[in-house]
Amino acid sequence: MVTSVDLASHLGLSQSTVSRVMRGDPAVADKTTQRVLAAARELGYVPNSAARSLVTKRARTVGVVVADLKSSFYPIVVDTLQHRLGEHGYRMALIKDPDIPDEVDSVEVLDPTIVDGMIFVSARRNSPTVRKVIARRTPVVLLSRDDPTLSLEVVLADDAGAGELVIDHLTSLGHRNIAILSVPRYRTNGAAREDGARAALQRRGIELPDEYVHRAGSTHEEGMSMARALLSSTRRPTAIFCVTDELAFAAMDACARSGVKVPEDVSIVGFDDSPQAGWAMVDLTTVHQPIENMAAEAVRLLLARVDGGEPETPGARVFPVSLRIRGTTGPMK
Amino acid sequence: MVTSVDLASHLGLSQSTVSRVMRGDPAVADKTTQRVLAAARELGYVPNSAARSLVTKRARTVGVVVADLKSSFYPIVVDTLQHRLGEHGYRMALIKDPDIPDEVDSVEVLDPTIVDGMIFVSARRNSPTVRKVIARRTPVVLLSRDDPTLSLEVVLADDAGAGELVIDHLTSLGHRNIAILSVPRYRTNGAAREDGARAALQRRGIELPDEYVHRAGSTHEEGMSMARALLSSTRRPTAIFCVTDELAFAAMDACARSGVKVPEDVSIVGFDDSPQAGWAMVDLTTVHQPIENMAAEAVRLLLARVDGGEPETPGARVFPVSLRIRGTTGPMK
DNA sequence: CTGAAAGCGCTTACAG
DNA sequence: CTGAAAGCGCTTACAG
Repeated sequence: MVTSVDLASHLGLSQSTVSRVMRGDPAVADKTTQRVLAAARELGYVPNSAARSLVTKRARTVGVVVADLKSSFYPIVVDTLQHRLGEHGYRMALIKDPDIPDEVDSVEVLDPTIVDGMIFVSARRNSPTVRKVIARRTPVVLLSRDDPTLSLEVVLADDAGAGELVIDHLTSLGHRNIAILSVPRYRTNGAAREDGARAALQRRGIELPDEYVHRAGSTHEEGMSMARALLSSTRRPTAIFCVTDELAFAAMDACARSGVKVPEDVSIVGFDDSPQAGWAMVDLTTVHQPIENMAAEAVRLLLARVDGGEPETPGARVFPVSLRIRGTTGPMK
Repeated sequence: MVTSVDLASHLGLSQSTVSRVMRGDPAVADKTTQRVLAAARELGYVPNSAARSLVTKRARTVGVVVADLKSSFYPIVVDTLQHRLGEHGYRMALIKDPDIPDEVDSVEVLDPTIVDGMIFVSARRNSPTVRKVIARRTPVVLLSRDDPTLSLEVVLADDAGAGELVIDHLTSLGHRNIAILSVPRYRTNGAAREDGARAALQRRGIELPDEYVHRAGSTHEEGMSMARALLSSTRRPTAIFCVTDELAFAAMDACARSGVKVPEDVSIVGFDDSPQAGWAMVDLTTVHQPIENMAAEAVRLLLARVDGGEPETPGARVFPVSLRIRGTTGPMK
């Protein structure tokens, strides 16, 4: 490994000068800068980032915490985050939600010397991990999840408003028996979508019986079994609002396997407008959220704190959503 | 930030002893260990990993390079890699393929002080980045991609064998006009699948006209436009082998949008057996590769080199594939 | 079983 | 515009 000392003695310069050049200090003479850069390239010198971090107390790395990369929502988020972070010269450490049981202990991962800040894309309400990170004074931004118990910058879609959009669409098609496939209440984004729909139903005087609300993890398997329960119930709903596309795909899968026609027998609405929703063989009516913009905003907020210090106003940045009407919703029969 | 010196003086011990405890040195007296651990927890002491890395020359981080997180293949790979690395106490830095134009310069990312080793899930033949990393003596393993010009450990599916499986299935259904939707030749896994199918056709004396082979990036849009070209050609194929599920989904989408029935008018086969392939509304016949096992093997090989030193035998570990016959293939009419 | 001390490779005042 | 020097917070021989 070539060090700045090696390079300096090779050039008959001081180590400080090499260091200045590598940081782009404009005080260094042009000629010197050129010589150092040329030699660095020739000898393959790259500043040791551990040494640099040790003194600057900056890791140039942001930790991104996700719950389940395999669902259709996260890849596009992670992709956008990594892009935006890269633009600002930050690396991305990808971390699985440590609140999920059976994950390896990730205390080390939260170490402020490894990460300058963290974006939680999966924070659950009252997450002990988020609390721990904040206690260490590591800047934190929540993306697509809220935690009203904490004073944080938060980037959200208008989850409650989405409920109104969906119910408006379904009721205008004549549906009254509308079920909701949701996620556990500690996932605040799902909870907000559910509550938004619930309020919209209430406003219209439409009843939402308990048996019409199912909650489980948003894996495909769990989604299918919730949907099957709904389809085989004595009072089968004519429409299902799924709070994630992942659940909607599972519901469609369950319908197809039990010979239930979509949208003739049952209408299905998702949330995310993930790429698969747009495939002609899926053609899912779903709520679009501007996820790239949301991810970019999360990065902006976080880096402002990492570089600047003080948080901007804590609280939620809410992004507008819109309904993409496709083939899985139709008039009630 | 609490340091080991703070903790030591707080306890009336030497800094070395604190350090030993934090590394789990068994030489330390049990009572001392307990005291230090208790105080660390109480004061929130975590060893500074930059300082640690500086002296150990280990980052406890592995770089994972992917091309496109948004395709159906990578999320499951990244998820598995992250899991396995976590089990061994390694963090994962996720990096977009730096050979892709318009990516930010990622020289820093390849810095051996940041990363103990790298897994390339997207290495193209003759990648300058891979060469650069190897030149820095950073351990490298390729996953799902080969580069015969380099002497490396490589984890592969039996891509060529898959071609035989697919062609055997399609010809046994009576197909003779079989087209291939593929990726650029520098993506060696796609090239191997294509060549495997080509060889299998040749063995059966079936012609593969040039107009039946299309290559482009594997985005949904490019896949759709390749498929449309095929569907509107004067001699429309009765079956299409797509070298990734991503392309197969695009082909199905294109068929649905142009009123071409699958499998009645055209049969479609993919490669990856991604989760979406199993959905009833997709139901794609595809080649299954044991991607979790492959990813685990890549981690094993890499960490053996990071910890141990010498590479095991360079060369390919080839994992067997199998055909999942579903609804997108049927008899030729 | 524990301590004193060197050193990892940088950044950053402080001088000149 | 450049250099000498302190110091970041650890690990790791070396002693005892």
